[in-house]
Amino acid sequence: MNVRTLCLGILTFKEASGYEIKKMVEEDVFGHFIDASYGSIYPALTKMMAEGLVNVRAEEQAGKPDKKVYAITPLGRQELAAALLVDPAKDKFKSEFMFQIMLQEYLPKEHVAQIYQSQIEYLRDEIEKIRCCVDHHSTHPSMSFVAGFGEASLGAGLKYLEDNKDAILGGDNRDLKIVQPMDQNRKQKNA
Amino acid sequence: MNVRTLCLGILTFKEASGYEIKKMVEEDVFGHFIDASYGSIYPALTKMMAEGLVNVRAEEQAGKPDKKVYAITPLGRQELAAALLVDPAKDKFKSEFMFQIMLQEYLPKEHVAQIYQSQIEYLRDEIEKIRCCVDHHSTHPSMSFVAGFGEASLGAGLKYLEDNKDAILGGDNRDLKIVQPMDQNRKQKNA
DNA sequence: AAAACATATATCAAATCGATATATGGCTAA
DNA sequence: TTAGCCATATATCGATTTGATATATGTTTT
Repeated sequence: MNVRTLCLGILTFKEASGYEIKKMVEEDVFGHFIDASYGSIYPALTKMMAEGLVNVRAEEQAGKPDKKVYAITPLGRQELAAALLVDPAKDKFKSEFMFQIMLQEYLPKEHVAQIYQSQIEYLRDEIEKIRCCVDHHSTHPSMSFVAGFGEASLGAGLKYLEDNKDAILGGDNRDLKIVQPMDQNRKQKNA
Repeated sequence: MNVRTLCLGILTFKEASGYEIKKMVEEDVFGHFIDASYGSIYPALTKMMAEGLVNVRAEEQAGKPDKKVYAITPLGRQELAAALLVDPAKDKFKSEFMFQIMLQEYLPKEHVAQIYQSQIEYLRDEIEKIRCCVDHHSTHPSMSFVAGFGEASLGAGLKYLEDNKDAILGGDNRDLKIVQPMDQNRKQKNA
């Protein structure tokens, strides 16, 4: 599934500018299972405009740059329906945090503690955001369903991190740290 | 975090060929939070070879093509440690399935039922795979931790799909009844 | 008054993907 | 039996996508 289909799908819910599509993709319910950058959204909209899948309306705004508000056309809906019929790709979950945890022996203890706590707070924020989304979009049942899924998955992940804090950050830590003897006649090689 | 760091991190656990790294990235515990294709892995290994971050050993195999087994060097470990110190990027979860569910009104009912069932089976498979991984790598505690996280998250997602089957596939799609899971995090809000 | 930030569009080098090419051998169904 | 497919293995390349940056303007914060 490419950025074209992504934009068409979003324009199904409401007409929007490229900027607004990007915001929805990173903040709204969408943000939890799709992603795209300006560098792909703007060219996609321009191209789809030329192909008649969307149309534009320039909107003047007081105190802000003009907005190009895009709306999906019947032809666009046709292409969307065709694109959606393709079997969905496997889910993809990327977490640099988990990669770092897996390689924690290469990181200072305090740093691991810091990123662990940040991750917990990040997950709490995300879950809170989803709950706000559900309130806003409670009219659309599919959105509530999707939001519920995100809440369930992230909630379980958060709980796991909270419950297993000690497993990673446990008090007396392992043999990882090499303690150098206090020898005043010798300069320390390692900081 | 780029493919270089990814490869270095994996080579930390055992020396491997590009082909094996790709397999680990899509099948092993790794597969649940990182990803990379041949098109990025092979060039990364070649370049890191030239920079002295890894070294190669050609391995002849009976009945199979020769294997280039890469191993991380002390210099490679140094670069890895530096790269890991950078704050991890936000988690990224992509699910074309969820996108399709959100736009289910554009899809035939039977097709929605089909992809829904496929998703459930896919999640069951993934969870099963993780459990196998844990058995294999039970020696490495960080791996067990990471695998446990994946199991918790995916498990909650699977349960959600199983519990809310009727909400999406039930006789009348317009009357969605979403079963919210018992959520311990929600309680904290009022506490 | 300066700095930072939000809105808004746009571009582009660099990174990455996804598909394909090449080669070898084992397995298996017509 | 042999043609077709699958697994191992490396490599390349066009197309897509990212991530950073440029430009313009107004508001809010320091």
